[in-house]
Amino acid sequence: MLCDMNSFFASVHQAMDPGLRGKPVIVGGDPAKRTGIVLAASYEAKKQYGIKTGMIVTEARALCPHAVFVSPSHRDYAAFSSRINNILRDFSDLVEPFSIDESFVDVTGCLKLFGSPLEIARRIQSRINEEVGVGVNIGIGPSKLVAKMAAEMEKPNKIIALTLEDWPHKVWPLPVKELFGVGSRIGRWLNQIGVKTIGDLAALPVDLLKKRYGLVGEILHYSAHGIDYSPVNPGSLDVIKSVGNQVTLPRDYRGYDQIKVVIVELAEEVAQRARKAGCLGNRVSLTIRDPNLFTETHSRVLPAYTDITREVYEMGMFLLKKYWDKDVKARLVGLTLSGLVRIQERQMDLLSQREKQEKIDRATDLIRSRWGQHSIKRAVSLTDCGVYYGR
DNA sequence: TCTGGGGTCCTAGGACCC
DNA sequence: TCTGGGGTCCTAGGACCC
Repeated sequence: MLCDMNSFFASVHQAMDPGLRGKPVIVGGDPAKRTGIVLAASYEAKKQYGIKTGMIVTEARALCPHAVFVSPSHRDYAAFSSRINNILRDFSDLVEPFSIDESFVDVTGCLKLFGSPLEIARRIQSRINEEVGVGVNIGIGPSKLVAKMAAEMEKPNKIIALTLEDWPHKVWPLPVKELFGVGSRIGRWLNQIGVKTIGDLAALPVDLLKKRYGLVGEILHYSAHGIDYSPVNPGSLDVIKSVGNQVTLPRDYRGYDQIKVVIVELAEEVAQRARKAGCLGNRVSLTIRDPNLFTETHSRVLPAYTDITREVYEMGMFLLKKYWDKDVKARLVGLTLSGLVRIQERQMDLLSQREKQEKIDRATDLIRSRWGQHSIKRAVSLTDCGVYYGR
C-alpha cells in the first residue's frame, strides 16, 4: 500500500487549529520575499478557488484574497508524520516512509491477522482520520509502483485498489508524465517522439529507451508495464546521505564579501543539522544561481570527516574563490555537506579521545616552552628503548 | 517552464593504484 | 613510457521525487 496524506501541510494546520477547518488555508513562504510559492493548500482553497501547489503566493492571493495564509512549520509536520508512521507500524513492521507525507506499507504478511488489504486500508484510514485528523489516500497494489499509481487516481481520502489486470485499461490511457519516474525532461522528449500515453510508452521498443536513458530507460519500460520488484525497505530513510540548505536572496548579492555572509549562515545551519543527526560529512558543495537563473555547483572532499561549522564554512569560501570571480552575482546560494556517516558510539569515544589528546599536546607544548624540551616526556621514553630521546 | 527548498540516484571521464 | 586488465575515488552534471 501507499499512504499519501492529502494536502498534508494544510491539513496539519487545520488539525491543530479547529478555527481553520472548512476554510481555504494556504501554506506558503514569507509574502515579504520576492518569490514565495504555495507549499500546500487545503481542499477548500484548491477546489473553490483553483489554488495549486507550486503557485506563486501573490498569484494565490489574487485568486483568493480572504484565504488564511500560514507560514510553514516543519517541526509540526515531522511530528504528525511520525504519529502516522506509528499507526502504520501497528499493522506491519514493513513501513517505508517515502517522504514526509507518504509511506509504503507491505501488508503481505499480516493478512491473516487483519483481514483483506481493503479491510486493512479502511482501518488505517479511519485511524489516521480520527487519531491524527488528516485525510489520507491509500493505494493498494501488488507492488510499490502499482500502489503508488493507484493512490494518485482519485482524491481526497480515497482507497483505490489496482491489479495488473486493471493496468492496461486504467493506466495506459493516462498521459505519460503521470507515470512514476517520468519527469519534465523525459516527458518532453517522449512527447516529441510521439509518445503521449503510458500505453504508448509500453509499446515503445526497450532498446530505444535504453539507448537514450540507459538503466533509467530500461526501468521506464518495465514501469510502463506495471512491473516493479523493489521491496518495501523500512530503513531507507534512516540513513541520510547529505544535508544541505539553500536560499533565494531578497536581491542579487554581489562579490565575495556579500556572499560570504550567506555562506556563514548556511554553514551554521548545515553543520548544526549534521550534529543533530549525529553525522559527519566529508564533502562540501557550493551552488550559486546567477541573476539569469544559470546554476553551477562545485564540490570538494575534505581532508577529514567533520560536523564543524567553521570547516564547512571555510571549504565553502574556498570553493567560492576558486570557481567564481570577484564580481560574482548571486540570486541563490546553496551549501551541502555530503558523504555522511553516522557517528557510532565508538567513534564518539575516539572524538573525545582526540580532544583529550589535543589538550595533552597543548599542555605539553606549553610546559616545554617554559621549562625546556626534556622537562616532560611520555612514560615509554623512560624505558631503555626510549632512553635516546630522554637525555 | 518556472516558482523554492529539501533530497536521491545514475553516468562518465580522469586520476591513480596494483 | 607503454604494455593489459582490474579496480577505486573524485568531480560535474543530469534526471527524478515530494
